[in-house]
Amino acid sequence: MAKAPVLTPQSEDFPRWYQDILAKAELADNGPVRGTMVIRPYGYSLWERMQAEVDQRIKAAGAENAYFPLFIPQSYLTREAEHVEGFSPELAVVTHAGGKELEEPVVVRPTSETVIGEYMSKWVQSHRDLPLLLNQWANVVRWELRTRIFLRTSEFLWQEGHTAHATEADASAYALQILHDVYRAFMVDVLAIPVLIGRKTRQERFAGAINTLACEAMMRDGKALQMGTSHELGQNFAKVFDISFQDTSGEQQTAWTTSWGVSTRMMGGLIMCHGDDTGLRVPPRLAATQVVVMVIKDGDGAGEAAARLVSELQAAGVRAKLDGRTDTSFGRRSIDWELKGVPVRVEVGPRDLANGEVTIVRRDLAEKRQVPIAEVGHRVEMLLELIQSDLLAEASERRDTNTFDVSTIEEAREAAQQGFARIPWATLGEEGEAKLAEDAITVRCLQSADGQVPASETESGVVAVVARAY
RNA sequence: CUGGCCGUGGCGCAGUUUGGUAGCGCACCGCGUUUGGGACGCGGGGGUCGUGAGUUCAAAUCUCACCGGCCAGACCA
Repeated sequence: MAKAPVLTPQSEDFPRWYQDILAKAELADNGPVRGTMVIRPYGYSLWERMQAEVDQRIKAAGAENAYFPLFIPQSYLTREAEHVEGFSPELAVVTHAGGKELEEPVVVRPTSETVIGEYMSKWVQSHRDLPLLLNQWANVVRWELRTRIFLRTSEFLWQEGHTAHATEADASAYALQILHDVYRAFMVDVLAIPVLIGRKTRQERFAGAINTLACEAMMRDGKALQMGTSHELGQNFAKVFDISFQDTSGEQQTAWTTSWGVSTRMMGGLIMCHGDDTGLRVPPRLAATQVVVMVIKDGDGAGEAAARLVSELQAAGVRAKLDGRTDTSFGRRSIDWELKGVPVRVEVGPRDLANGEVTIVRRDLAEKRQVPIAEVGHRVEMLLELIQSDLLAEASERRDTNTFDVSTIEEAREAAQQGFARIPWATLGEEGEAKLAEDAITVRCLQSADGQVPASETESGVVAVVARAY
């Protein structure tokens, strides 16, 4: 009795699978305006967990949250030449408001370097005011041609950090610190997504930056997704917004700034890195609901036993939830929780209950096990840890087996059809990069021989990781 | 913007070739029986057929324009 699959299988049509899961796991819908999205409560609960975890790490890195306006005077954007050039094609500009045409149009922020630069300039007078470490959680708008929910939408949610430093070395070190201690740590430890870190080529650099660092992940279809970026802005913005200070010897100096961000795109990464043909698989540390305790059927004491388990788990600090919707069939509810990717299910029914047991199910492996009721708390906690590390291990292995060391551009092109190709940057170069671009293959990042972020692209042993990307 | 496919109840589709006034599955509502992997029976509700114009006695169906979606290309978190 083979039922129709719940989702279009990944192997059959990956983009379709992605669309299916967005709808069936109740993650998000398209918004009424082209390219916008509505994030549904379950999807938003995952985003809120991401925010909480990232926010905590940002604060640990010393930055403080603030909020800057959605509207930016158009003139601000035009001050930094590369910045305008990079962003002007995707700006949403307000020309009319209050029933009148505005004297100066305002743009809806595509990113906030400019407004924040203007205020940093006011706030920074002395070397004692540095470093100035700011962050904001906000929405931004970039009018995109081809959009996909979470991966590229005209409006998205993100966190953007903006800092000013007294020296280039300090700014550079901070941009790297954010990449390591905030982004990579969060992605690996919480999202269970193994990410490569590296620097971007000139071609891929942020508009107005002197250096862009990034975290890159491999999705289940072998394509790359940029999960986060951290930019060294040099003195480009500090000069045009006059962020300057008096140093210890009384000299006037120009500051060095950075900016860095992660967005709701990480939701797409989560889905495409861990999701399988039965739905999402949420790593336990991220999961808004880690355990669902299901009452199989009413009237046999299961309801009471399940409620008791939920409170015990909650008391132990587990994010547990009761599913007592016994007016819906058990099979239907199981499938719903699998779609949503809740890591562990505890099934409470008369058969097991008669033996003082319940059934525990791992979402990631679809593995069921009978466990004495008294051991549930302990077993669940162990399982959550195990699932977290297994998801990371599985994703790492998939990435590694789909990463190929190559020595020619032709081989790189070939390998990128399946996954990542690693090719010496000295071999590829900007000409090779342009050549690969004809086949929609891009340099995701440059790494030093040991997998770290190279100090410069000319450093010896630098490897370009190339792939098709979202 | 370029090329291909496609817009019909919430979702997925048939109906379009050969114009005749809209149907199926799932979902939804009610009642009952069910509940250890998408339950079943009976009874219901819901659609300006993407939008506009045109041809016609008559348009989901034919013509034109526009809008939107998906996939593949140029840009980006």
